[in-house]
Amino acid sequence: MYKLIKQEGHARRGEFTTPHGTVQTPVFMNVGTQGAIKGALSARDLKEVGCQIELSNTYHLHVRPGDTLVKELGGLHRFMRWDGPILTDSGGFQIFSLAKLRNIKEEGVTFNSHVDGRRIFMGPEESMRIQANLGSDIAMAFDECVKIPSPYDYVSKSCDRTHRWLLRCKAALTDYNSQEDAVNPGQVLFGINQGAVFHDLRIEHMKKIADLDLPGYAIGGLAVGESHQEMYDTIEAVEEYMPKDKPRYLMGVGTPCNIIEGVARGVDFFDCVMPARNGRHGHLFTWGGIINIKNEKYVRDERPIDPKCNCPVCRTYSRAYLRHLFKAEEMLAMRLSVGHNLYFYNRLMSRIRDSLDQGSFAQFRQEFTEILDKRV
RNA sequence: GGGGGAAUUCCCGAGUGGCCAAAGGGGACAGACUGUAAAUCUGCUGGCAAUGCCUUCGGUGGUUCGAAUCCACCUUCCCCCA
Repeated sequence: MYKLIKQEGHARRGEFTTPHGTVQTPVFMNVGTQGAIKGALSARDLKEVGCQIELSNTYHLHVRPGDTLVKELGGLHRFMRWDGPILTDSGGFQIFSLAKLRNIKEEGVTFNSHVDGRRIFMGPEESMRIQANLGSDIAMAFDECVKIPSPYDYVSKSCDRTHRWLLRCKAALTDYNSQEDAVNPGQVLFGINQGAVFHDLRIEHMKKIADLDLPGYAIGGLAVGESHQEMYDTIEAVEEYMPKDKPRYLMGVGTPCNIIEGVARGVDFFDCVMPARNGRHGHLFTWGGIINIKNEKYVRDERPIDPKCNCPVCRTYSRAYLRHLFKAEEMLAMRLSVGHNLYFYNRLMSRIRDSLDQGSFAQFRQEFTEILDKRV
């Protein structure tokens, strides 16, 4: 399913084939947690911003509207009218982000729903059943995303448990998808490496999950409080032990520079809330750095968000108009901003791929690393 | 014409003798955000040579050690009765 096309240093140019199409990698997955990009973007808009693959969330769709309803309505692709590839996160991140509302045991995790407070149990089998019901193309293993810093002993025990969960995930997903009414029988499972910033735990865990010969592997639990250098060092440490013939996914990362640095260290898949969330908050990515469109200095700026950007928003609207929309709290402000930011991220990835095709990734990295994350 | 009420820092609005440069909103300005409990959260909003000083609560003049707060007059606005 993964085909490595070309390499430059550790950076990889490849493609990954799913039941809903082939993804050119390195790729950024656009995050639509509840089956929609926050900021009022639809699946149709995703096509326009150049999205190749969309990410949705197991926990959120289970809580509302319910995965069985989605299955009844033909699966998530049909439900949200997105016919491209979908990856679903497992709910593992919610163990981290909803820490105050949950209780972890060997069997799984009990959450108090953030929607109505009711108790929800989710373990590997539940996560796989939900993801099978959603019918995503890539299901993520149910893991514990541990916070950083955490004590070595806790991380070690958590990795062991996450591994036991992975074995259960593999068995359960195979089981669900071999049933006659499976929504997407071609759905595959990606394993997730954990271990915080302890390299020995990362490596030990990676070796164990690599043995399972899964269709893909993720590095989870990064960008949760550690420094960029610690994150890069951790990726470098574990990358050596990741199967070369499988895609690598750095979960939840990151800034444009994080992504370039991730690609340089052999990562193929990324996803991040940042372009959408920051876009909603008026922070816009450009090829010259990040601007806060709400700043007073843009009040009569007739230029587009980014003169070097060719997105529909930049081709049409001025900074002054965008700023006005934000100040007036018009929903269009978010829609246009998120649209631009996602276009920027997808374009960043296509430029990275082009540079890899041409053997000029090192040059690209040198030119843009640092600049893109800088506030201007 | 008679009676009653009100004027507060950019706006609304609290404050009726010292703990008041003055609550709380709003607006303005700025910052944060990394597998989304986030159209959210945080900071800041009289001036300055700044652990202190100066100017400010419609205007003027008083009372008092001390006034946004009490008194007198003036100005403007609102309500009721004719």
